[in-house]
Amino acid sequence: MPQSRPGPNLSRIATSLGVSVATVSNALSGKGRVSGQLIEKIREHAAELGYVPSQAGRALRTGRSGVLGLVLPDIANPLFPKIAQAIEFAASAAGYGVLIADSRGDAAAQTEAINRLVERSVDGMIIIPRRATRISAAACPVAVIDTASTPGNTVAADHWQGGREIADHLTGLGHRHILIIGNNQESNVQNDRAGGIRSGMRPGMHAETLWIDRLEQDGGIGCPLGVAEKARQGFTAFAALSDLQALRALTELQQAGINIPTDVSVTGFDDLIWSPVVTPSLTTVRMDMNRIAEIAVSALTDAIKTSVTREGVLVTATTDRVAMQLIVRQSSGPCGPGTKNLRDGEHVG
Amino acid sequence: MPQSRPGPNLSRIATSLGVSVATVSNALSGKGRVSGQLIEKIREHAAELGYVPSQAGRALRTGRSGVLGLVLPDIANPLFPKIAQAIEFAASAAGYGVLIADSRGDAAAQTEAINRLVERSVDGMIIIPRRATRISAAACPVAVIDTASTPGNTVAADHWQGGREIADHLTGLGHRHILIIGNNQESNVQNDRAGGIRSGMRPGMHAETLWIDRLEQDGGIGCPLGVAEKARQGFTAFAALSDLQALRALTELQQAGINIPTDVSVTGFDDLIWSPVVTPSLTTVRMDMNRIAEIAVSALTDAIKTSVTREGVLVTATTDRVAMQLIVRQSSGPCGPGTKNLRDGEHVG
DNA sequence: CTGAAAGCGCTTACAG
DNA sequence: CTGAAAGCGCTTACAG
Repeated sequence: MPQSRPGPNLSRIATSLGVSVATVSNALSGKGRVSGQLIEKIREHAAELGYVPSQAGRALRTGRSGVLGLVLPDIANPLFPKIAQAIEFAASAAGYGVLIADSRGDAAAQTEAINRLVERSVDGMIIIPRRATRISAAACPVAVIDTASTPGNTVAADHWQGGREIADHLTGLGHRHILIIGNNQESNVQNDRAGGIRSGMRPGMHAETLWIDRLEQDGGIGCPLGVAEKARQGFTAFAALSDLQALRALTELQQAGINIPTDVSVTGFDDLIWSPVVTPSLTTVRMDMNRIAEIAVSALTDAIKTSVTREGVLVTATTDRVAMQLIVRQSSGPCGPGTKNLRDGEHVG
Repeated sequence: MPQSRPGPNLSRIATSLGVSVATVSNALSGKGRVSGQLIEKIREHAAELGYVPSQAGRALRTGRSGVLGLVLPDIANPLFPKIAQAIEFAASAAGYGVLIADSRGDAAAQTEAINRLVERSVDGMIIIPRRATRISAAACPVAVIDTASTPGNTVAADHWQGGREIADHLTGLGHRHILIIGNNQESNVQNDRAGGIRSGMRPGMHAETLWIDRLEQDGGIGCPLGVAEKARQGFTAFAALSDLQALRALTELQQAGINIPTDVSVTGFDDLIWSPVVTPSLTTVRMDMNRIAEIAVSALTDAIKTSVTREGVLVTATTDRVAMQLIVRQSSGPCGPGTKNLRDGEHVG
């Protein structure tokens, strides 16, 4: 015998009220034509009984689970909390639940994570891909959050423009020698950000990029970045492509006795949780995650409503770019003498 | 007419093979008594067709959704990525999906988040409560992850013992004046950690606790902690109750020109993502999130299997305490002269 | 070893 | 305006 649920169901409400289940269903959903009085009575009774509709029954009947999948390359990503929170909020507001799947890095695991979600018959998926992974259309609509440069992308912060904000800010402060610090040379996001910074530079300025992933191949994970040495070479601004790298640079400079922002400036990206509370607090660029999540979710729900067939649709008609916002804090200031003359006369550029 | 799914179902496999759906079901699940040959044939054909079982159908029939809910007080918590990752992994291994719900702080929102999960008929819930929120038994088994001091707790890291590890480490290095830094005086976790630190102190030692939440009531969010001043008063060790506070103290000390670990030591808790890569890298205490998640999930799945009625069961028989592990990095070292004599002769204690 | 049948809870054409 | 009925896909006692 099938397992019945603990709570009341439509049938119980119906018999207890002497009406049919169809009428109860119609009254609760407000779809069918039921008299106002009866609607009132049924809803009241349902509330009294603490009726909770069965998603399973509804899902089986309608072919929709009311659940969205969220696939992340690596939940341990420090930006993840904000992403998950924003998406859960947007999905929840749209009446959807959010099922998470961590693809733990490699592409095979990502495919497996997607399959797990398909098995749980999610109505749609939001994927934040690792690097330039191509998403093969799954058995449901898919929204991709990465960068405008990623093929098949749905919505993203305008990382390029974010980079320009940083460049404008630093050039405005008089900096001419900028060290860009990234940690993943394959990342579309980081490349867009770096490109934005470079595009905002004026003639006579000089920028160099330090890729930590390459550095660590030789020096090992967590090896020094050598930013103090770079400061002595004449770099006065350190523009990290994420707050995590900014923090790394900032503490390394401080440990070397270099003052921020008096001697050099440091900036980051993402406004991660610690950024406002470190000393000096970090100048950074924030993306409006709530807006991004909202766009991704509504793109998905639109596609779900439209696609009767529930085929794999990559929701990619318009790649929305959401503006990033510069947040100036204490870690960036006017370009002073730098630390070049602390040691020697050589100059970059 | 009910909406049919895109993919093949049991019935299609059955007719295409000229057998009954019951036999197909039995063959795939391995439950019924089906001949070896037929099992082989059916499974092969199912794989060929790319058959994916419908969770909705199964859920409706069995009364189980195969989904666990994860309720967090605040997804923005920096520890959340590790928690979510560990739970997703453990749940996934046990054949369950994970539905997230952010309760965004207040108690009402937490109740609402729990209700959302109940509506989606999760089979069980893992709740990480905010402060000492009491969890009222929901419509399904519940596992609570907080501290052993929390009533109804299921599993937790042994925060008290973690505090002792820190105390032993610091006293072993010769520190006698310890400033404990927390950010939430109501938190069971932080109080256990602080209690552990104090319990590990030897006679003649002195500890004081700085609660940032109280400090910020007057000074505003992100106000200075005044740790440099504390260092001048004679404190040589700063034991933060979370790596976030440790980072805050560390950068503030560095900015004031105090060297770590030469002048003073700094320690944290949780081994958050930045801890290994800041300079100096942070001595901290790590909890085995994978083990905690595993215990929580298996407690839940056991309860689910047992409780035929799916009533609200608080899974609390045994409060497991998972040991925390000290990770010594560069931010802690032998107690030197401190910075007391940098300025004046007054002494704490 | 295999199959016919019931039923989980819901929604939606359709008949009255 | 209201109800009877079908059927989404599955599993599980039961009969053969």
